[in-house]
Amino acid sequence: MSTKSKILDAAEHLFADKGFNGTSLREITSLAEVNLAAVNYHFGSKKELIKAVMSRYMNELSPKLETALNTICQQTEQPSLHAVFSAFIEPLLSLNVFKENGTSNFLQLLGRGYSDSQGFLRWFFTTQYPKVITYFVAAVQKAYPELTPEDIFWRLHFTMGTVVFTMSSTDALIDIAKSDFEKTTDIAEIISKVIPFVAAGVAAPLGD
Amino acid sequence: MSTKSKILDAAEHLFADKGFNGTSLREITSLAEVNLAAVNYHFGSKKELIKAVMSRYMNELSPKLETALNTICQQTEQPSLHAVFSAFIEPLLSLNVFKENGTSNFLQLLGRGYSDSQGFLRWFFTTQYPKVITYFVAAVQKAYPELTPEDIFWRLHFTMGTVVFTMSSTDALIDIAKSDFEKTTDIAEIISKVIPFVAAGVAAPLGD
DNA sequence: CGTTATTTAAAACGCTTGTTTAAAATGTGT
DNA sequence: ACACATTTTAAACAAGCGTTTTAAATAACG
Repeated sequence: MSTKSKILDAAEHLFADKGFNGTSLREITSLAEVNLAAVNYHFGSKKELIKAVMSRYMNELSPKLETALNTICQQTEQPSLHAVFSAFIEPLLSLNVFKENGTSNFLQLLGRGYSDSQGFLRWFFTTQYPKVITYFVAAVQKAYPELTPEDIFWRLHFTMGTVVFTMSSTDALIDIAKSDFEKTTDIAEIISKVIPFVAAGVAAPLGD
Repeated sequence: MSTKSKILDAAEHLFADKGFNGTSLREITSLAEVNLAAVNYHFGSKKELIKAVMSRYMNELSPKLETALNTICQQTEQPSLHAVFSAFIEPLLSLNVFKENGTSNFLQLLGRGYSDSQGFLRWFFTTQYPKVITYFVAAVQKAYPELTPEDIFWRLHFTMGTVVFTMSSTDALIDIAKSDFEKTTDIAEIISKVIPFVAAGVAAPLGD
């Protein structure tokens, strides 16, 4: 396994766990069992390493999301919002094939990215992967045409918040659920609980 | 204005803006125009300062929330979920009277608290202010008795995520909405958009 | 006024951070 | 086997961090 991959794997794990600011290069290189200077040699800087970790997932994910969402937009009959959000399930869960714990790692990283680092990851996504957002908005628009673009904007941000926050604290939540309800939960089950929630939220009747 | 208050105000502002980990004591004391050592003299440590900043708000907020939620639980007729969530509005907005930008600052701090600092603030809230949570769960239970405690647990965490995430990026969102829809927004308006969303989410029909 | 307690001040502490340097090791192609 | 490019290594760098120390300034009180 290459040094580059070892660094990426270690960084991904630690970033998801303790955030970007909260993880030092020494922790990463120590876990990866490579020399400290290897990060700067292979990636240039810590910031570029963060981008690389996210890109590895996004490059895997974005084409799948784009086709799934595009399929919904192309079909003739009107989709349900539940169907729109469900379009995310398969691509997200496929990250577990791509990499062990891929789904939860990626979603946790996503959560970190939005609260750490002063919105630089927001810039990263909207500029590097704009299609996913465009298609997503189009799919929601088609499922619920009465929603104005402004309503969609807000409700998709609420959705983002729900998912990202939930996923960034997945481990803690699973632990609590286990001790409080004596019931083990996994990421797929959480997703199956989140989707009805956000679908109903986005589908909420419009006020005045 | 006392040194202690100057520190609290500066810390609050910077913490909300850049997170707890992302803000240094030197930034705080520099903005507050006090000596660096004053933080450790008056508060003991940075961690205690964080607690003090949060406590200032929670001590103002929690009694109001408790009475508002308790009122709902006491009344005879069944409340709507919308009413339950609306119980938060007045207490939250009253923070703006208590302090300039109090509402948005507090909610942003809340968002930071959950992603920064490895869950120590989660401990802080659940142990220091457990009544708010208890009453909240009871009110939701009363509004939607079919929900199992486990469902409530998950949906309230989703709700938390929606609110906390949205509020921690309020400023950015307001800017985007302004440039995209040529429409100025304030915190009260965002709250009025969030509540139907989360109310509908919590009210979502139960799956199988 | 003088004495004691409280608060502020500047400086340094030890430690960690991301990054750079320069030499050693390894790999590659002829 | 030689020469060159790539990669790894250990060491040091400057800068920033939270905290502590010691002395000066201010406040409080008999």
